[in-house]
Amino acid sequence: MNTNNQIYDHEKLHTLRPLVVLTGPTAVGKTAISIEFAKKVRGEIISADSMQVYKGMDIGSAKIRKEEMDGVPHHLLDILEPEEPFNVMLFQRFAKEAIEEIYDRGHIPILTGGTGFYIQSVLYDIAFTEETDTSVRERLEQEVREKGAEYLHEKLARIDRTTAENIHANNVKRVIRALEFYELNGYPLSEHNERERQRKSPYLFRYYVLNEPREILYRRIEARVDRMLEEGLVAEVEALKKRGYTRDMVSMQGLGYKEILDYLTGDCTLEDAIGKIKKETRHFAKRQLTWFRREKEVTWVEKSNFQDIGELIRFLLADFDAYVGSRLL
RNA sequence: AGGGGCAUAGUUCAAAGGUAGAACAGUGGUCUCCAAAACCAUCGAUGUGGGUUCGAUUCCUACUGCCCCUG
Repeated sequence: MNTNNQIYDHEKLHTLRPLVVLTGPTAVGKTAISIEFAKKVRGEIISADSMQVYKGMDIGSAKIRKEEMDGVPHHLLDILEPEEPFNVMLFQRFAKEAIEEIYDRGHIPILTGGTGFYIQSVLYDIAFTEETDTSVRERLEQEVREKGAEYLHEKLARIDRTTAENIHANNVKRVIRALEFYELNGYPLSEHNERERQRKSPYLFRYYVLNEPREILYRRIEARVDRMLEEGLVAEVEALKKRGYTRDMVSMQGLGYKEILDYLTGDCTLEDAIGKIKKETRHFAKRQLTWFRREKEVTWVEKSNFQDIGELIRFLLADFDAYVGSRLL
């Protein structure tokens, strides 16, 4: 039985603002669990994923297929062309819109996906300053090329000592962002960050992090990469390449895409590319876990503590009911 | 079986008669508009037994294992 046709009280939803976050490292099995869970709690899924927003990038981003959705509405999939840029601020804007619509429909939003930064931006409603001027960044990028990373870092230290101490000089991307922030907003980034860090979430949320033993996760990652190849990852990337998409686009920096692109350009063998995808996906999963460990207020869900998916879902439902569901009735 | 070669970190490779370096992997971490990105830190090794020597992982030797050639 699909419970999605039932709804909660709109008023209550807009006041209590329930929100479920279902995340975990790549390949841990978020998708299947999110569907089962969503069906049970009358949920709609918002994808918190920086690559699945792009059309034509299905295999490499492990995007859920229509037939797998089982009637559960999904948001933020296939909303952009690969040449369009995407970032946290845009994600936050789209996700917030989706959340309000979901409340209007009497349903519960479920944020599912592996991009911890994106989840944080919505969960704590981080304020991003409106910046449209890209010339500053371009100028700074030119400056690093000419004068080097140390120079920029020292420049940052002069205007924002705290941020400079926090960012290693080699991390050019961040140093530039901090300088850009100062120039565009007139006050140091550290001040802004300090303020935003105090934020309390506007949501009544439960933040579940799915996990499993590292060895198992790594094996699943490698098996999944092999499956992507079988499903036609190379052809998918080839099609994108034919349409003129290149490495400097945000979309083409996705795992699996940049490596296959290198292969198609003749920069490496297919075997090398595959090995690299596996390796970098493992690294990625590790970074994701580091992020979630640091995130407060999360509930870790170890898959190996459960007999099967069914038992895991029952645990999630009981937990959700105790903290959220009971208050919606 | 005979001859030769090689045994150094999980892997690939350095170095050296005075207590071994690196890359990659592994592990930990940073992150407030490129985050599937960018960046930082760190664990870890001389196959085994003798001998020479003040001192060996390095030289000699036996063993073990691997590789090549011959049969």
